[in-house]
Amino acid sequence: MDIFKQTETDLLAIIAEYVGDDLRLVKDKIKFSVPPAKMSADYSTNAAMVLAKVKKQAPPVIAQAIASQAQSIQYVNNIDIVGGYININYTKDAWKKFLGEIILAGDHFGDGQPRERVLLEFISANPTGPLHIGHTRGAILGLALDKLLTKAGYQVTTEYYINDYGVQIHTLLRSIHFRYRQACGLDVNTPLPAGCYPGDYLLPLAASLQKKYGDRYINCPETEFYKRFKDEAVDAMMTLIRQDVADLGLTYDNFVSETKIVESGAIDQALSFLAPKKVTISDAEGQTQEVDLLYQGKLDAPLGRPANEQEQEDSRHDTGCQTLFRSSVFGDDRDRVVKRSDGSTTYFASDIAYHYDKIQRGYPILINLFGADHGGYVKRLTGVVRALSDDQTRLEVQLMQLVKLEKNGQPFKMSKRAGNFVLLSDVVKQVDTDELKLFILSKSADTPMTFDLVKVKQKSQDNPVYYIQYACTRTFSLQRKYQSVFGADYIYQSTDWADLPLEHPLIRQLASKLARYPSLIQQAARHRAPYIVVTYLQELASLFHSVWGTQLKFIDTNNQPRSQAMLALTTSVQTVLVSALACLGIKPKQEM
RNA sequence: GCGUCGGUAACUCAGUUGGAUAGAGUGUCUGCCUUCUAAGCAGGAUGUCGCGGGUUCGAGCCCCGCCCGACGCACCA
Repeated sequence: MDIFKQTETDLLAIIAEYVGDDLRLVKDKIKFSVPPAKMSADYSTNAAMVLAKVKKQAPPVIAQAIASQAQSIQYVNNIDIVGGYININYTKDAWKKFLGEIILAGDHFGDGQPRERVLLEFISANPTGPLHIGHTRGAILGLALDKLLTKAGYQVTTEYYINDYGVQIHTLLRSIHFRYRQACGLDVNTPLPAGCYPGDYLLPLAASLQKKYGDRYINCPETEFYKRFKDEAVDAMMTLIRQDVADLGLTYDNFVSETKIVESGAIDQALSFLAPKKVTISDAEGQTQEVDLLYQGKLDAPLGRPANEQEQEDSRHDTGCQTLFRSSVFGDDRDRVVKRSDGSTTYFASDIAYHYDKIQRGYPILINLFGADHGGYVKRLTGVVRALSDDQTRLEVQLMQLVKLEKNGQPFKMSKRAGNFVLLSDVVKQVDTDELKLFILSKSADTPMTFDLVKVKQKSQDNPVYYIQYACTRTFSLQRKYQSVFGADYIYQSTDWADLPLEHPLIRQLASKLARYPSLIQQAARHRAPYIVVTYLQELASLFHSVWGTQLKFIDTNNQPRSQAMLALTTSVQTVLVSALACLGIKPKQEM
């Protein structure tokens, strides 16, 4: 049961009877909320203010009329009218019944009704090496979104798109070949060739190739080496990546290979689906015309900067028979190439095929988590998903601001050449992953973050993790204490609530905060925003710590009924703390 | 030049439903450990919500213009 939801339903029924048909004019503006603590009311609505216009009466008059009806609702104790607000107080029995239901529901308290299937794609880093620190935010946010949306009722599938097709894989194989030759004793003092990937992570793979094949492939031509070892190389890199995400407590439902998409002919299928489609555009004079969504043409020079030499060169050779997607009708700066004039397909074409595949797998909602540096890609991709699904599938791209790195307050730039590359696994080794998660999740994805490589290892006060986990450990320690005082484990019984001091404002606020949880989960899920859960956790922890600091003792050796009531409250707080932490992919601590 | 995201206390950020006196943490000042773990609690101080207009009974939130910052702007991935 959701006590607030129940109130909304009951009050809306009373209001509907009172206003009649005019209600639909203003129904969206009627809001319900928990009033500020100083108002000492449990729940409140602005309905009277909103209805003032349609009823042509002063808000207090309307409020009075609604209140007199609502007074008879069984769980309502009293109603105050303050300004235009209608403020409701519940009976103590209603609160006790509700708090008991939290404990009975346990892990399922706050679960949403079943909702749509969602395909959540995140990280999808090139399989050319282990994840680095720049991927941390995406990994942690993706994990939390999975948990949060699942809690809210969505059926979530997580997916990693393996970009195993393109020049970066050639570079990878070239790098491996070089390392393999070194493993065979060649080029040992030769510096790494330009463009090759540095880092030690290729050495084990090179060594194992040497062990398996000796020096058989030392002079193997690049293309042949590529064909022979590409799959093995990508598998090895994906093993590293899987390990990295596993260290954060994350496993994916699916891994989808770009190569497989391309080789299956899916690009041509998707393009032939788009080929007959027309869109309406209007020219400068406001004349509209129907044009093809895909067309043959030639893309103009880059916008906003002069073309470089390579681009001028490419442009001269271009015969003007590129295949273009008219992404400009979807708000993109310009149309985008899907097939070059030599017939080869672009990365965007692979992505079209990949998203066509997602649509055909029957997901009405696709969520992609991108770094802010991919912001320019959003419009063409959302546009093509609309076209591919005839507007039936919604692609949401959640952009994350990049994490700025610092070392002791000084900006820190990662550079492949300088070798100061910070791997995700290095960070995970040095900090508690739950601390890292809560730190990352405590801010909106839209907020740029600074990550200090030195300070993160120190126990920092601005990390909310200690505050929240401390509240959690206190709930567990109370249960242990109860056991040591009364000689038996605390086991909840519905009669335990009898002596709960609900007249105390802090206890009332705590109950109210717990009651807010189900709608909070929906709100956070709707906004795809785990940080909303973190904010809530801090508020809940704060209230619990406040109660701890009052004269109200949780455990009173001389008063077992009172202790049972306080332990019941503690258990309901613990239920919600544990549940909310689980929505973030974080485990509760039982002891600090 | 265009696009996306930001600008709220000294600092880091909430304020995602337009609603009650704009909040929290950090830092700072004052109290609280013989008592359920003080990684905590209680109290004080701290604001031109970037600037200017508009809509509204009511704007930090919505609309328009401007300023500042981050990121991105061929067919790379």
